[in-house]
Amino acid sequence: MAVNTEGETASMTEISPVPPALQAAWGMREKPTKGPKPTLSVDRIVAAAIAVARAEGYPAVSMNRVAGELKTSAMSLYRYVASKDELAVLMMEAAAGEPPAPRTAGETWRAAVERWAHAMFTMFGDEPWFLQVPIAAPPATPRQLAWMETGLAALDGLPLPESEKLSLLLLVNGYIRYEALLRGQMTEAARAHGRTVDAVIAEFGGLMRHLVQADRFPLLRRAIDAGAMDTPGDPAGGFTFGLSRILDGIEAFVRSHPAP
Amino acid sequence: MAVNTEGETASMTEISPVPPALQAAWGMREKPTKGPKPTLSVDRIVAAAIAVARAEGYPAVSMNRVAGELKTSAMSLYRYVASKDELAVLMMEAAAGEPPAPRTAGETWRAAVERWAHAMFTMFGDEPWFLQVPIAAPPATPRQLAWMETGLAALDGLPLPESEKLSLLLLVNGYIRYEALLRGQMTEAARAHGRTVDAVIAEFGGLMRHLVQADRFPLLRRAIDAGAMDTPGDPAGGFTFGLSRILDGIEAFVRSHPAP
DNA sequence: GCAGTAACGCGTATGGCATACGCAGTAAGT
DNA sequence: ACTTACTGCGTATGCCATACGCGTTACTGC
Repeated sequence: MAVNTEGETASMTEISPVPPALQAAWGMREKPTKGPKPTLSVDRIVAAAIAVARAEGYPAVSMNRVAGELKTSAMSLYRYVASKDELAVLMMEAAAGEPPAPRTAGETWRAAVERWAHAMFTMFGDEPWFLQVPIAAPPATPRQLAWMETGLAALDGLPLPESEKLSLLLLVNGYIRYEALLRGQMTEAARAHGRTVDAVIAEFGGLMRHLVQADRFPLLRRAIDAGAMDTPGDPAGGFTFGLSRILDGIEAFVRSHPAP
Repeated sequence: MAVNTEGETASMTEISPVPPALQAAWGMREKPTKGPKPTLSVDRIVAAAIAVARAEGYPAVSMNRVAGELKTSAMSLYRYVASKDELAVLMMEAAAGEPPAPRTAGETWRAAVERWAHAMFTMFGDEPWFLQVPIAAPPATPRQLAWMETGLAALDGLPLPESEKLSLLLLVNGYIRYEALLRGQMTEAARAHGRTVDAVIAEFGGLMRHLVQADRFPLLRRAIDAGAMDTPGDPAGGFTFGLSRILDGIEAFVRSHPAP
């Protein structure tokens, strides 16, 4: 749960343009020495909030709810956390796992990116509330950057400009998030209605079969009749398929570049 | 603003498993004949809500706000719209433009998909509030399906299973949404702080330069120093780059398939 | 050891939100 | 003319994030 590794605060506590929530995530908050002993701690609050999110989804996380979980009042939390948005950032930072091991010597870039992507996809699967958090800005937290760094390591040595590597990584990242989002919506719907995920998927398939009339959407109808909506329980099958296409695309791009 | 083309209601008003919001979007609501004349209409409400969203973003759209815009009370709206979620679906359905023209005879599938993708990206750029709407389920509205149908048309004739074409389209779709989302966040931040988009991008670049220390994130640092954060005003440049990678990937996949 | 002060817990209050409920009035069908 | 279905909409409920202020506590400089 402890996110910061200490030590980077020293050179950074200048007059910085770092937004408050990010300051908290980077451990840039000076701890007070005076005053009464705090009975709570940021970590305990964040842990409680994560527990609620895991059990009931992010919408269930309210200051009142989290406070209740800690047997205190909502306003007490504000002594530790500046706002709910800040809490959300800290939650994500704490719940995001470490990135996977960086690329090893004998590993191809493609295998490394694949590993990286699957690790991220699994993380989103483990913490489905992640993608329910409304984000207003690209959060530059330590863990986020660590994931990006590991991703860059997977592409290290390729004869590409560094900025393009970052673009490629963002491309993969976007795909992962979107795919995980769709999957999370299904999971959420299943929980909300007390059905299984398979049942929800089947239901959606039925809905599509019902709405997609051949005269108005002939090609869609054909795809559905060909079984596009019957994915019997393959959990990550669609994900791997799409990922392979993207990696193919990157491979083609790399090949088209002259080695320096 | 009028979404439905009439005529499909007949065979569909059976005991259907169609969710309420979708029923509204598909025009499956029977209009009452008795009672006083309505002073409002769904279309007027949706139009007012869209106007608010366009001017101040989706979070500004509240039942009270929309009602105020129409000089009536919040509860009046519920005579026309079952819930705010339903209103959101109707807003998106009304504001989503028609999909681009389907693939013409001489056009390659790649050019057609590119056209389709750019049209969708432009649409998200024109209606940035779209991506601020929290969606809980994949909405199967007429316009959504129409876009998908046009997308399938772009891939028509390729020697692939129909279900795989749909997967590929979803892949492109996800990329477009994610890229538009990032762009929309920047635009939103710019409006919120009264700065220009370029200023916000520059600010974010400065933040990254500040946070990304070479000892902890050497590769990221290298990418930043190589200019990854200085994209001086190229609005859709990054989008086109990523899209080309995905299309490369699809092309490789198509080539690897035996023609039947 | 004592004053000053900063941080503590937290009650209360504000303003916003979606929406359930019910009532009084209106218009069409009988 | 009378029933019935629908209208607009006031009022109320129960959430939400959070601003403010008060009494209390414990560290710091004298």
